[in-house]
Amino acid sequence: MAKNQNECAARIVEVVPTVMRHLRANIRSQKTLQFTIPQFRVLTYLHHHGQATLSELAGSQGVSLPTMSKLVGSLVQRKLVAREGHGADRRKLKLELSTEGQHAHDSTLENTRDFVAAKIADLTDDQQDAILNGMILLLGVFEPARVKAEVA
Amino acid sequence: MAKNQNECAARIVEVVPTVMRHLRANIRSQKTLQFTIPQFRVLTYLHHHGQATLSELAGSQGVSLPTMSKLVGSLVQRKLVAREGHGADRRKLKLELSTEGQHAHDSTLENTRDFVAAKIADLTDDQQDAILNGMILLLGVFEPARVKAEVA
DNA sequence: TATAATAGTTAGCCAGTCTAAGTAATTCAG
DNA sequence: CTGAATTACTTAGACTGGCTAACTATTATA
Repeated sequence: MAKNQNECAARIVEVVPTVMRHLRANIRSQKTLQFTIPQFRVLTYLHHHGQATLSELAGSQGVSLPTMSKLVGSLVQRKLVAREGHGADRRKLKLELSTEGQHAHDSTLENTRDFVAAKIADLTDDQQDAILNGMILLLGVFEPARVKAEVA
Repeated sequence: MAKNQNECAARIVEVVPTVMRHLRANIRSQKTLQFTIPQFRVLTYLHHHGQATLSELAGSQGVSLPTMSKLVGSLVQRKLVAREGHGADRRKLKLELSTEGQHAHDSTLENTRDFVAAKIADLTDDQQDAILNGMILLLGVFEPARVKAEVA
């Protein structure tokens, strides 16, 4: 076993939840439109994929269908997501960002990215590269399909 | 601004929640004793600090007093944490891990660390070092006090 | 000593998560 | 072509975690 494997694993278990709390607090405290992390992740998925069915969303986020159904329901109520049925397969939903949803996503992403960027502003270029590198490696470890999809 | 600052920030926003979901799924699915992430973090804090007051715990986890009160309440009910009053300052609680709590913490930590270690097992030593390095940098960015405390 | 501040709890709200059970649409086996 | 299985989604009900507001009890202070 690699000498740092356990230490690395322990740090991941320690640090990821810590950073997560800071991100959540930031996203929840934004002035204009407020989201939870799961809500924001749904917007992000739709932003990248254009449209999706409910099952697709639930699968992508690793949650159950009922959970995603409720989550999407709240976004539809807020007019951020359009929910249409009656496509070729009438069991399936077609979910898309509304115009407001796109704006909401963009501004929240920008704010959160700025928040994180400000946090890391004092690091050197090398240190930022190191974090970036670590993040990409981690993504590859936990969701290899997403990294491959980008390279393709 | 450093050239990778925004990209780095964007990746953090993307990857941290992703990894988080995997960790949560693992911790919640453990056979012997099941915890949520917040519960496990409380056990971890008590493991490292021996004892704590409620305010101390709430502060350390960045949650409100009522939230921590409920959380600790559930752990006390499960006999994993001992809650005693009536110290010098009778307003304060003394919270400690019970023997069962210590065992539960240790085995959960080990399982989760193993889960992550297995995930990163296929990476090279250098790649693991890179992730480790990134994690420590991130911790320093979001919670500098904890990194300093370790060095001291 | 009366008032402030501090430590925790309780109540009541909401989001996110699950499982179980239900409906509606589609597919497929006979 | 029809009845059974599968698929897509919703509803119901429970639990945790998060908040604020309002409360009690204790300690500190003016």
